[in-house]
Amino acid sequence: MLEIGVIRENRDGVLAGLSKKNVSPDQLELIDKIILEDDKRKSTQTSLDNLLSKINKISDEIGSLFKSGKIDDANAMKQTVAALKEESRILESSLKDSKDVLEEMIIQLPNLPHSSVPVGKKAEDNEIFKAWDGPMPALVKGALPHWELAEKYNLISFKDGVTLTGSGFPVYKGKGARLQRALISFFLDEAVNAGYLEVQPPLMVNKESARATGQLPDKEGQMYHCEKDEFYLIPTAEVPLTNLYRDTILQKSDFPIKMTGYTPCFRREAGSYGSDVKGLNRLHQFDKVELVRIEHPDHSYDVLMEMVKHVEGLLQKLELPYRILRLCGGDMSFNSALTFDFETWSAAQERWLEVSSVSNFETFQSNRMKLRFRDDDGKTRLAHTLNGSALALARIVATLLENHQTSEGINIPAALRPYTGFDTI
RNA sequence: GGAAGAGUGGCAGAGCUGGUUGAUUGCACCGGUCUUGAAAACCGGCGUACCUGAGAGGGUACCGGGGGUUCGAAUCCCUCCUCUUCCGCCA
Repeated sequence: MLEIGVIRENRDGVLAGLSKKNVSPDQLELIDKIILEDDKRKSTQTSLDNLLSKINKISDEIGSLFKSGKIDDANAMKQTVAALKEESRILESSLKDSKDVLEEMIIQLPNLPHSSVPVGKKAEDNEIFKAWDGPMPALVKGALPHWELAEKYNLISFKDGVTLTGSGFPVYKGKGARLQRALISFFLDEAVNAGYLEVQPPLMVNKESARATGQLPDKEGQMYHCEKDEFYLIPTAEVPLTNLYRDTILQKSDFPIKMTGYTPCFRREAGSYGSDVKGLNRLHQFDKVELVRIEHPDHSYDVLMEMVKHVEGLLQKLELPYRILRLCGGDMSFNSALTFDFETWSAAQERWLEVSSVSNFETFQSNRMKLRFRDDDGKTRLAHTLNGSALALARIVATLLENHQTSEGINIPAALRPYTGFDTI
């Protein structure tokens, strides 16, 4: 959520930023409406405070009158307060209305893009931040896409998943299951070695958590919802990990905060279809190791690059061809100020698959969740939050199987062998 | 799931027969005096958010969340959440 102070003080800058994110003209018009409503909110607050102050004073006087036995005088003053009280009720409800209207408007605005974000509307407009300059995998004749490899080597059963639950819930078996476990352990170990605290959070969160990281109300339809208990299945570990610091005031010495967590992720993926959802490309449940950072605003962009390096290291160790994109304004998520996407080349599918997204949210999430730190001057300021996948399993498994297939079988990258316990599938 | 008790400032812990209580006190923390330095002792400071003001400052709200009673509530009532103990059930 954008800060109201920023909107007020830097109206033109906010408009320019939103334009870069290609928001609709309706949303641009919101800016002036927001400023107007906030003016109203302020003046209502002032009137209400003055009135309440008056009521408080009279109430004190009534107290003293009762004590000194002047019951009649006290009762007379009660009449005065009753009238003021009625007035304050009106102001109170007007103030609440203003706040609700403001919140509803502001929450519709996406985060402002960082100055380095390229102008553009679609995925084609993304900037190739780092292209792949190594050799592309030379696939054997008759190379198969991962869903056929999964069947051929009996690694994954999509059919069994349909029996148990539905499409998008694969069942991993034998070496397929072991590969999952190996990747999770490998990613977690890499993160822990890089100084991240391993966290195992709940897989369901309450409404407040989902709202704080920005999933609600924006992605309501994308989350599985347990209505009876008002819980949401997490779409990413970002939600519980970041919410660990909801409504917190940190000391500067608490930085850096580095957390990692493995969780299954649940996404309804309403509206997806076609080749996008084939095999492991898009699932309702998949495993992911996530990195979350909470940082001082002065350092968050250095941290972002550090995270990019970390993810890059993982892909190198898995011996996968990859490229890094800097997302353009139109392709970025609602919450992000700057996002780097990682894609690996799926030779058998002849397409790039997104396997990681690393973002700086600046104060967009921390403003919602009141995540602050005490700065040198003693004042509280909003911290910056960042996160990135390191990595998402399903698509990594897909490219791993496809790119490392040979006529004899599928080779396991050396870095992973201690975890799998086997060299080939 | 049933019964009882409890949720107060960073922590501990008063207040809870309604009225200078944003809240006693202790610890922690910050500044100062003292000291070669530290400790101890003493003095002072020490919540968050919003409104207002150039600033100094002034005001409002907040004692788990929400609502109610009252001129006035941390204190009374309702409701939800959480914790503790006992009973029941169970991986």
